Amino acid sequence: MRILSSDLKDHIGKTVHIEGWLHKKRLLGGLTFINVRDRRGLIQVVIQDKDEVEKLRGLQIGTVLTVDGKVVDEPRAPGGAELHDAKLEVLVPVTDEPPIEIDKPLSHKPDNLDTLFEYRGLGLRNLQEQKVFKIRASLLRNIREYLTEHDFVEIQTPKLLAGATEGGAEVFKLDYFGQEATLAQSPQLYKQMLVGAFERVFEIAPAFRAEPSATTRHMSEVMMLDIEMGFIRDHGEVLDLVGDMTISVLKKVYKEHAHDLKSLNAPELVVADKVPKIPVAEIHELYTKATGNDTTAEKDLTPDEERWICDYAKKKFGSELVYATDFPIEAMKFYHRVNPDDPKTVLWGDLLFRGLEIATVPMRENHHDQLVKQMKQAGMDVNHPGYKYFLQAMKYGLPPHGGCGYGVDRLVEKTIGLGNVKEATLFPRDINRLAP
RNA sequence: GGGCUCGUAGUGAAGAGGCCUAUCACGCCUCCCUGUCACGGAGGAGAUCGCCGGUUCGAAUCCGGUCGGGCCCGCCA
Repeated sequence: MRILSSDLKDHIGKTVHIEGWLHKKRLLGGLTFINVRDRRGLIQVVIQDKDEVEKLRGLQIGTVLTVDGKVVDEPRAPGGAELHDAKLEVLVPVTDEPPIEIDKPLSHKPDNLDTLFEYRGLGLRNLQEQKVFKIRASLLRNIREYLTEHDFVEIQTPKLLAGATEGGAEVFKLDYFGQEATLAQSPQLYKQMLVGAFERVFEIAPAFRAEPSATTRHMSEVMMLDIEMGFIRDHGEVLDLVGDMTISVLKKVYKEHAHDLKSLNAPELVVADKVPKIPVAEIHELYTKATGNDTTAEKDLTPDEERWICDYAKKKFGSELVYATDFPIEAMKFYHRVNPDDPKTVLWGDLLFRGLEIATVPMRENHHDQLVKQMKQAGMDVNHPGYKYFLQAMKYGLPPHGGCGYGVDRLVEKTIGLGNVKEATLFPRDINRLAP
């Protein structure tokens, strides 16, 4: 039976069987140390028998092997135990020298990101690199748990669509049996339809954007967390749900992965009980006053303002999370809800974390006739198959609702303190990269 | 789409007109080494300096083009 690296200490004195990859060799003459990597970590094996050492001659790191040996309590060994009297069996010999050093993390310097992704499959064999994606998995698991506890149903909606969904981002077009189809840039209209059935839904799925953006925060395929909840009285309820969820998930992940986050040089987490909310107009004023760059005429926040307001919120409110709220009506999308108390603004907040927008959290217009009016004002065809079924759901009763589009990759990036959203993605897609 | 930058062994870097027959580290190969864990020591292989053209007595180095990256802005969320 195979024993995993993490369980080695439970078998001291016994002969066990391990399986994994050759991760590191250190030949000291009559004594050889090798590290074998499995899914949990590393096991040190000590080999004295010359015939056993010879089995590894000419074989490179990455060779798949099994080792039978006696577990010895050894304070000098990493992890406090190691294997002696080893008998090796090579399952998959690797003779070609790997193009990168598995035991050494690849550079994450911007200039070297191309190499990082060129050898992604191999680079992920590095234990340090793996931590990024274990933390990502943990963030997602905690998000799912939080939303499930709050009575949300996880849904999956189609990514092949008959038309544009939001009318915002550029869409990828493709041939669908002779008909033109698009790749979903968001599950927006579907999740709203499903509020009519489940009240509370969420989806974690890719979204595709054909924008020619070449920045550290954009990709053409992104992982979106979409949440939508019905029967909310005011915008603050959605803002708080998404904000509270983020605080709770970050706290748990920072606790669970304290050691890994530290080794990745992640910043200390600074969050308050609630995410502070600041209206966009006020941010423009504060920023203009502080920097002298006049942004008061901007409809959205500039990237520099996003960074600035996050610093401000951290100092003033002790929170690395902050909401920019009350976006001006010039920036609104057709399905947004205009603020009834201030028709110049939209019930829409953006969640910012460590200088970057990670989620957009608006209320939706849920009255059929008003929505049709907004669509016609935007010059949209209400009979288009991409909108017809959405309007159908709206016509037969959707409660007041709101939700968010939340960038999972950006959350992972900022949680760890990486410099580029692509570093938080296993196989990123951008304007230059379609493989691996 | 606009601007700015960078391409040197497998990987990461140095060299910025002649000192380059291109330097260093890691990796790789051979040998030595019984407690390594960034093992150590001795030796070795590996680069027509992204590509094309130009300037010059002379180009990795300067100029133009081209291809491939990166960063910022815009677009976008």
